[in-house]
Amino acid sequence: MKVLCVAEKPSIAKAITGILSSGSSQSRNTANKYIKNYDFSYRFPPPLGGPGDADFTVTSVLGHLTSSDFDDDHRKWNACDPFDLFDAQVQTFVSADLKSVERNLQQEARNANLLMIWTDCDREGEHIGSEVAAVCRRVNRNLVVKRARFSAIIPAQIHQACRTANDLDMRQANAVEARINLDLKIGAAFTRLTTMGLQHRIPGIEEKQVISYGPCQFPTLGFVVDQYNRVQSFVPEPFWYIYVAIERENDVDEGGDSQTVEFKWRRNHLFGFEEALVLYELCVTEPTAKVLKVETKPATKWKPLPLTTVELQQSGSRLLHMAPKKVLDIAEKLYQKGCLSYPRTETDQYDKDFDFNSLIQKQTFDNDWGAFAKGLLDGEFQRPRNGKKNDKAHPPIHPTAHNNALDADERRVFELVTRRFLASCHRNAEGKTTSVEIDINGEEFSTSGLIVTQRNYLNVYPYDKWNSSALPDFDEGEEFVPSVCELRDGQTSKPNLLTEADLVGLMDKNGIGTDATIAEHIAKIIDRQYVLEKQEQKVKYLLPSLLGIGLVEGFNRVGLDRSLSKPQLRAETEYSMGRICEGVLRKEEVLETTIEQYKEVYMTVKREFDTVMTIVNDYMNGQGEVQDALRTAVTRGRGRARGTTRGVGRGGRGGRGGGATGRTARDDSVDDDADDSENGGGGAPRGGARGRASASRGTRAVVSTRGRGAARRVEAAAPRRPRIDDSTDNGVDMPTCECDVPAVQRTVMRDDSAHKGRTFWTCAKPMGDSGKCGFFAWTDEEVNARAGPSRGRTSPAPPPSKRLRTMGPSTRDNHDEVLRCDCGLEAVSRTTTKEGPNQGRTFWTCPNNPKARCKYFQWEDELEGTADSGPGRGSNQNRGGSSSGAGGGASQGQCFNCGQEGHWSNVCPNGGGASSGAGRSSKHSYKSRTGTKSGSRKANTSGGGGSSSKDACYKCGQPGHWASQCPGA
DNA sequence: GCAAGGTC
Repeated sequence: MKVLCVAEKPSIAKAITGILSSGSSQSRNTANKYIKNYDFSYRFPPPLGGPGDADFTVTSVLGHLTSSDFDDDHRKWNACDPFDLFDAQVQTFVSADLKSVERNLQQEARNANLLMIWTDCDREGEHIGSEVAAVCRRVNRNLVVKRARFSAIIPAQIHQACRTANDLDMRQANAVEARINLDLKIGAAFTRLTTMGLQHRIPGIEEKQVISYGPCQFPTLGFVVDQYNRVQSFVPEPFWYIYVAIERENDVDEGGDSQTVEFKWRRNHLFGFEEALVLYELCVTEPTAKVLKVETKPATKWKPLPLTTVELQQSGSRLLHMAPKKVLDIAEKLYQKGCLSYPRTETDQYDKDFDFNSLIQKQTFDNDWGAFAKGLLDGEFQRPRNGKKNDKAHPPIHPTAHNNALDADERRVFELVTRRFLASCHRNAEGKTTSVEIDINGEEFSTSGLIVTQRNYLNVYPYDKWNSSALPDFDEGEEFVPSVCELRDGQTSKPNLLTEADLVGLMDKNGIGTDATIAEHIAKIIDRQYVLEKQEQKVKYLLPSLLGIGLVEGFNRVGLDRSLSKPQLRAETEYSMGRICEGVLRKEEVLETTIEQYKEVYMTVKREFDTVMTIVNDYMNGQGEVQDALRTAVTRGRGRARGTTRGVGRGGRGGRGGGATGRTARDDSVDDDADDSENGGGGAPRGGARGRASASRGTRAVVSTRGRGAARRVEAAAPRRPRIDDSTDNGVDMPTCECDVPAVQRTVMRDDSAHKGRTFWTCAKPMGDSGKCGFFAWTDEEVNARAGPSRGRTSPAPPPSKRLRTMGPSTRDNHDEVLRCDCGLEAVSRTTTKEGPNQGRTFWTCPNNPKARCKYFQWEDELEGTADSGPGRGSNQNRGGSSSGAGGGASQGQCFNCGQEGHWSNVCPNGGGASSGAGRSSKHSYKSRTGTKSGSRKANTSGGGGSSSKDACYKCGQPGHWASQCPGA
């Protein structure tokens, strides 16, 4: 019996040979310099094999064997209208450089009885297997084809895969065929349209510069632009909070050193200065703190989850400072050397009968983690946690061998994977937290300390930090006077631009690209000059170029904001591929439906191309605030906090509605001298600091309470240095607030205020006006414009923009262990006070004031633990529609027609309606496609005014025929 | 001169 085994790549052919032949095989060269054929005998039992040894030949291909391209009538750029590409024939052929591979396969297959496919066990591998089978069957019609399924190049698995080989999954292969066809048609049609439409017409676009469109690269660009807009539109919000601290002797330290214990205000912070001041006054009026509660509870830091490809790329990028692509390339090499399991996996749970012991055993020889591995074998082992994903093809990434002959980078990646594997096989770290709650005249504060009792997995996993910070003793009922009680101010801080690791996570979450190609798409949009890399210290941020932002904005402007630069369309394609794999849809159905959707999008772009071009040109060559901000960001960093936002959203030259809108909310009667407001700079002084670090600048009012009876000392009463306006009103010096508007006088009305009846100056804008500044000064105290450090005037604050739902991390950040809300801000914890089942329960929410607050919400007790596996992943329950049902990696969960969750556009119950552009595809429901083409379409009478009927030809606009048969073409 | 997905 002669068996021909074909692997996806030469290295796997060699590795499989090594295992099956036990090291004794003969190799033959082939016409392809990379490929060798290996011959050996193998004891191959029934049912697949026979009684004696079989003659095995193992060879390989080099990835996909065939290529696809248009026929001669459509291949050249000028051969046809790009629209015709949608209906063009796509030819599949073996390219010239792979002819030698094809010949070798056919030569070996001629005399074989059985062809065994050993390609990687994923969808693409299944397709490559089908290519190999087709080529071999052409020369040997009787050839039996079997598929060996394996996840790691280790003897047990390889022998098992060989003996239990089954059939190729042609559904998976068909799904890939559909993907290849769609990517080619859509990519080529839009790339030709935009390139030929913009070249030679826009200064700044080079002669041969390709303006490509790809269903993966454009949504990737969209993420970068979205985040840039979010950063630009961020408006810092000033807030105030009461800071309480006490110097106390640390009992743990026998030397009697004292430590400063800082208490956090239960209210966290307030956005209204007056309210904060009133509460602060209460505290300093009666500064004795009473200890309400001292509670010690067990605390757990969760060990890491089993490792997926995306996690590997992200943690490699964050912990090893390597580009995601490099991390994956190295993991691939390690896989080929037999050191790691297959590095492309979505699975973060191990099979029940996974053999941990022998794998851990292999690591016991290592100098750094060998002892830890030994400990696991000696009884410390605990099964890894289960994540929520399982691609059913591969286990999580884990070490399969130990190898001392690795270069430096290989060793670092191997170490990360191995330490993570060993850590996941140990126990969670355990500790005790002690929380102390105090009350100062009705205001509550708290602090907490931690003692780590068992480091457990942390002993092998230095990437996680969890250190003790013990508290001195406090007793319930005890009273003391805080050493410091201050009213401090801060402001919400700007989110960051995306890092490569962030972008990898977003793409993964939205089903853009595969584990293996995500990093390449990022490189592609940089190569196309849509995105620039901006290095800041150790971190590399991604910044859209004027071209990139212009393209996205151009497409958005013509009504395609829900399609071309957004992930929905791709997610639907991915979803459809999954349906093919499940056998629910046929390849032809998916092709037809998807092509129809993209044809509509194409026609919209073409019809509105002048608009797209104008916008791209405006961005690239205009002289507005938006352009300045981007150019500044390129040269200097991440732009300024000033309100250029709205201009970005509207895209235009300054003065065309862009930059001017930031101040439209201002009082018309106010003299506008804001354009010179460079003195002091908007939100400048926060730098990169986040959260509380940035919140603790500038003490406004300080009351020293050291010791009982200490005199109250108010150093500065006003939250901001008011500016005395030269123009006086009725002879009274009238301060000007932060908005450069004469302040108004108000009176404290609250009954519980120590200041009831006292008057103060404040911003003239009504309460609740989002542009209202935080200016405050008592009228009976001197307003001293020179006292204290000048903060200058800030530029008029534009109204806080609508806080877009962030696609970024909204869970506990692996790095600094903070929760971030949908605005990208550090979330704050609050406790439910409302009576009911949740009373007393703590939750995390957006720190912004109620008007600007996003919808982020997370119960504290539903967090998975303090060591979740990274942003955007894990346990957060607050995101709808991203977990179940979508399948196939498409996790966006929103219909691109109506934007609602829970269904896809092909079954959208909301029809096309008035939604523009791409939002009309829902009528091409799969279910309705049982009849003829025309029978499956319905007339649309409710669509956009003036546009052609849905029954009309795309090309000439006439009803009665389809574009593919258009007589006017 | 287009895409995305394999691999070299």
